[in-house]
Amino acid sequence: MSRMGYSRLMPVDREHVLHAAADLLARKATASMDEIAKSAGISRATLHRHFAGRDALVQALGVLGVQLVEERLAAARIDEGDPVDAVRRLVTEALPVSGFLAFLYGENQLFESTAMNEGWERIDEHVGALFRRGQELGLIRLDLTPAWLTEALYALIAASGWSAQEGRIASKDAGHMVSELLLGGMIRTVEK
Amino acid sequence: MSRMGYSRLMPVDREHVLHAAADLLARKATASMDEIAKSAGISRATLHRHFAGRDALVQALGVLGVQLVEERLAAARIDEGDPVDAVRRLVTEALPVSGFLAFLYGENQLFESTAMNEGWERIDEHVGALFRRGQELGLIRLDLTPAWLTEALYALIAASGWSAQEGRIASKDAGHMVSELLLGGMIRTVEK
DNA sequence: CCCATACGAGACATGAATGTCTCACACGGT
DNA sequence: ACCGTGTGAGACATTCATGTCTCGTATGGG
Repeated sequence: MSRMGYSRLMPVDREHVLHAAADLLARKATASMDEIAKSAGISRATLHRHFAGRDALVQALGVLGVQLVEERLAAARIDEGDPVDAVRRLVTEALPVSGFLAFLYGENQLFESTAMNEGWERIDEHVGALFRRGQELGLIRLDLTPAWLTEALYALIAASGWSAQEGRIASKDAGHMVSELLLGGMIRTVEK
Repeated sequence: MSRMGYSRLMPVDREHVLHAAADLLARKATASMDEIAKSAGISRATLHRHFAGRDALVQALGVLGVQLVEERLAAARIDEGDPVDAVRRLVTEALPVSGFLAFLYGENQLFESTAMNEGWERIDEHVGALFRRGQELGLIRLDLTPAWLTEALYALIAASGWSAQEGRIASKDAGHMVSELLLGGMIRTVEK
């Protein structure tokens, strides 16, 4: 069967390339195909063999990004249990895909693709519902809207990814930095 | 004196154009010169009359951005008084230039210009010192590093700018959303 | 050991953005 | 009313990323 040899090696490469591309494009949207290829450790020709063109690459990036984030979202089970713990789980789950999240967050105004926006809005809605639930339970401040908390979550995760990449914070501390700041703020309190 | 007529009108236009360019490029780094010109309400020819090319435009954007942010930083007098109040003042002052801040923050890895990085590091150091001072006074948590708090501040201000631009939060609430989340976090507390 | 498959390197054409130019016009001051 | 200055519109040439191609090579399975 000629199909087998083809389906065995392609997926791993594809995902690795897209991961590298997301990390690069999140912080340098003007990167050329050549730079993207180099960042993934492959040649430009091979990059074109896997993705018809830049548009196709960005499209695949968006699709995989939405898929990965939704997987992490599901794994974090944010609808269950204490919302505060749920936020911690969500941050922990989302950190490994911070590159994709930063890309989706920063470049989503670039998408007129309805399929992409649907996925992103589904994620938005899911995360926003967590904060709304926390507010209804009296655990989260009411003066900060769910929409804003959602945006802040994305922004902080993206920021932590960049900071870790540049060595400004330790990678192992990233989760703590994001969730603690988001949850408790920076003011020192007595009960902590 | 032929110089007078030239120095009277140029500065206002320049700043207005750069402001529009910052707002646009912060969320769409791939914008063409034509799009930038249109967003500033001028023609591409005029844009080229003021800035030799795209590089020169970006350079001027960086210089003005650093200058504006340093002005706001000075106006906020963050070295004086209660660090917590200083953070509030800083956020209030910085919000009007959130477009520039988002541009500088998001695209600073794009700069190899030493002059630019010097200015940006000066800002970084100044803001970081505020958080360090707050920690020494026992007002700010010690498990969140000044470098991270600085990054988080930029990220949240940028996020608030985009959110306001897209109508996800009200512009008048932006300052409150940023400073309250940054300072106190999202968890509802008894003393608030 | 051989063959298939994917890859890297590089040449090449294409197209879009860029940068430069000219010309006509609107406006503001004299 | 006139003239100077700055502008918009548009016609170019040029540069550069992009997309497609070929060829030589390495690797891995049969």
